[in-house]
Amino acid sequence: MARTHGSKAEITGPLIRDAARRLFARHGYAAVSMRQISAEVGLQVGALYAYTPDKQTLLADLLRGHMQDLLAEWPDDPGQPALARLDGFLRFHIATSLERPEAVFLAYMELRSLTPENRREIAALRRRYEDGLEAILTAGEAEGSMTVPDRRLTAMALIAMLTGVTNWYREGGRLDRDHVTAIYRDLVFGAVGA
Amino acid sequence: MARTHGSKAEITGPLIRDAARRLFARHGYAAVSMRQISAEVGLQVGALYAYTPDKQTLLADLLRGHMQDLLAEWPDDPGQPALARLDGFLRFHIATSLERPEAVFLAYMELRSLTPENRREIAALRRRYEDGLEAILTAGEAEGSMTVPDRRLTAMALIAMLTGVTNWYREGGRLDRDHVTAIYRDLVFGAVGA
DNA sequence: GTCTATAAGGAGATAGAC
DNA sequence: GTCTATCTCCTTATAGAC
Repeated sequence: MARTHGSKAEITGPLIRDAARRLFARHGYAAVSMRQISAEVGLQVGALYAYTPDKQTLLADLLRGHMQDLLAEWPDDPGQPALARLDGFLRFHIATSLERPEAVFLAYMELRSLTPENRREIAALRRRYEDGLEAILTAGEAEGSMTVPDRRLTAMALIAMLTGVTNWYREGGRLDRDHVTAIYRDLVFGAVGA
Repeated sequence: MARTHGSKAEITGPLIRDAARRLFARHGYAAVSMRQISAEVGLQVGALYAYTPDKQTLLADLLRGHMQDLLAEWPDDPGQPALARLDGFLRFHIATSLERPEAVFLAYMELRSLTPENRREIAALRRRYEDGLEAILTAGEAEGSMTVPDRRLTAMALIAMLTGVTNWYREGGRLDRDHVTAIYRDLVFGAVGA
């Protein structure tokens, strides 16, 4: 018989992660107390420790999950022309940055709040993401469809530029997502000499 | 008679601000205690309060000072061609980002740790800086030397791209400052269709 | 200007009842 | 799985001696 309701743990766990993600992104990891997180979910603080062994693990799980999602969802196809792959990358990066702004912001800003061991792990995942873009730039230079002065620096620069959308984009503002994406496409394509 | 030595306050004050800037940038405002700052300078914690009324004011003073320095030092000349002004901007922005990486990083990341009143004040200074770049893009379009899809978005995108240099640049690394600046110039000029 | 001492409160995490 | 209560430690900020 199919279950129609999950256990409380299946509901409460995600609620705790959602609250932690939102609060960490808004105020910073160090500024948020376990009591604030529990209050947001409607629990007493002790109950949180049935879901995470400690606050540090909660942060590391959020960042790991986000980076793994990014790597799993990125629809890159090395068989395509490099410009099409670059277009796919920037559409994907902007879409995730607008759909999950807190997770994107956290993954780029709270590496410093991780223990050295956790930081190494998450930084390696982020490095894979950066390497993916660098591979596209390498392919573009090989085909002659792009002119890239320095592939590593350019990859970092493009990611910084696109991720910056989380700093100013507001839902319902002057530009909708499609416009924003089209403008960033012009900027990115111009930067790589396409 | 000219004084050859400043009072202790004239030395200790800047030392406290230096330590606070470094620690806030590395660990985040909320994660740094007044005790850590005082220990870094070789004082007991109580002595800090002779120099700042509280921790919040210390952060606001750092950000205000940095933004005022930026606005005062930026050597823009509206009489020059827009591309020369854009080149001046990016050289200035990269130079300050590499010379004072902690201040630049703080000013972009710790706005959220300010009280609403302080945040409004610092955000207004930052806005003036962004407006300065936007004015250059406007001039470039008017002269026909640039093609900019959306001036406001482009200004934000370029600043995010250039500021990102603080995330990966390491003194003594693969690229020196002049190389880094030259590469970013290619990217920026390409992005605005120059 | 700097110290020591302290006030008053919040932090992360745990124990044990239910 | 959640609660209440508690332990231990650290926090910002102040008071008053020197």
